[in-house]
Amino acid sequence: MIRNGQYIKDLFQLAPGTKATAHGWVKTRRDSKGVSFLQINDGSCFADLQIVIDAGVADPAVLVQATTGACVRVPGTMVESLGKGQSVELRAEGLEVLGAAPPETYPLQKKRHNLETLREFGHFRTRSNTFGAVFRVRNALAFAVHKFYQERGFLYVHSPILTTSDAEGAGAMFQVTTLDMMNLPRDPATKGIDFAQDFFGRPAFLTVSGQLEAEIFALAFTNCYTFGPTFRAENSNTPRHLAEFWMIEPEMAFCDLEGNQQVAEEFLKYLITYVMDHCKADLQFFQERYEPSLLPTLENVANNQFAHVTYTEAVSILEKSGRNWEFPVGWGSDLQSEHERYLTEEVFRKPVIVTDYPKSIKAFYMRANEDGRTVRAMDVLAPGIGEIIGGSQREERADVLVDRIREMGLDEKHYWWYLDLRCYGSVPHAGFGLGFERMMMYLTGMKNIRDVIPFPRTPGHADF
RNA sequence: UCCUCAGUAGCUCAACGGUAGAGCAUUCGGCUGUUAACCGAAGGGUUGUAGGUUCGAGUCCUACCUGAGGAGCCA
Repeated sequence: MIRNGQYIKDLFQLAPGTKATAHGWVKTRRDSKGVSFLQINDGSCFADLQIVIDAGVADPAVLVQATTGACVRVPGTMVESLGKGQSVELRAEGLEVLGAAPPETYPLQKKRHNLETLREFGHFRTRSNTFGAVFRVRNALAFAVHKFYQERGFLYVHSPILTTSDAEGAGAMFQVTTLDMMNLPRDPATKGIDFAQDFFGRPAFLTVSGQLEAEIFALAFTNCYTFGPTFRAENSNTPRHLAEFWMIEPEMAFCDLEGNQQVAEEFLKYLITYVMDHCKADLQFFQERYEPSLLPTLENVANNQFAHVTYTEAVSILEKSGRNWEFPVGWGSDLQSEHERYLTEEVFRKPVIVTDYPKSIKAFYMRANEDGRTVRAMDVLAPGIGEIIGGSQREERADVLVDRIREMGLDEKHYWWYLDLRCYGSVPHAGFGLGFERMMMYLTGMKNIRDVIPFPRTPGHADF
């Protein structure tokens, strides 16, 4: 295996004259009369390693197999480059093609492909410049998430993927069953499907949120967070939605909506700063190729206060804008995409935290305000992305929560343990959910969420 | 799910209703250090599918399939 010191990113650090063996996949080969140039990459860094192969060093029959996509091992010596474009290169002293990639059939070429085409080759797109950069940033971002919370004493909790709670209210769920779909057992009384015979003895689903379980942990470990996959069976066909995505959900006891906003802002800034510090070359590439204003935007967000506005104030701004909205603005109706865009992209030109929404458009568990008509909800809206964070202070008063559950027409029996938390050792607490891929989009400037997750799942698509 | 746009060579794209082309890739040849290398030549197509209009359809019409964008749902 390849160990530290042997990755291509390490070879770039070696002093000229040092012996080294490079391993990787060929990006391109250029031949001249007496010399060939091989450009290879092993995913360890954005830059490709240039390998110089003088005539006679490699068996010509082997050299012709070193085409785009082939896997090679090249022993040699690191030298200062005679050419422009790289400071050091590897002077080959041999060449092994471990796995050829016949160019007649290998789908990727040493030229630019569009993202839709690349998506069809999910098993090879990882070798492209773009997806190399995407997944290095994703790796760094995931690490930064843990680093942020671990540095602040938050407990990492694994919330369940399978759930029998069909009342989380965050969207359509995927049902999970071991019943024979061709021969479903029936309940003789109701004629319905007899889920008593299913694996869990009742209907089960993939989770749409770990929040309710995270609250259990916050009320024992003070501060905690989840970071795992989440599933929504919505028939959403947009560049911002996936059926399977990753979400980070911190939950804090002894915390109100103000504290919640502070954590959210500190968190986003920390993630941006971490990735800018650790993935410079990758971000540079995204700026050159995908989003010309990427780095200035990220720096601006990392170094400035987010805008804060209540829902009521936001509605007022929208009403005074003089715009002809496709969807009318009015207190009580939810903000539409066009409204969010106007606020983030035109009014504030940076992330905006909107708080205190009407209770009628928010979930039952959000804490009621004294005015009787709004709740302590917050959405963080980002330019170009829309809602990147959704969260709230939770209703910690048992009697108020029961009223809300009934008011929304829900069955309080389903929430027995959630209500118990309010009856025994309750405390004001708050939390939010950050869509990991939405954050990836913001950091990379990639415009389609299917291009920032390794294997996207969307309606009609679950390849690889 | 609704609305809009698109589908032509392996890839990126041209082609007024009138003989389907180019660049790159591929194959062959050339070139003493290249940077999406360069120069020359060759091969490569049932124009997404099925119907229809027309003397004639890549082009117009209908349906379907696939993809993208916008909307809703949300993270």
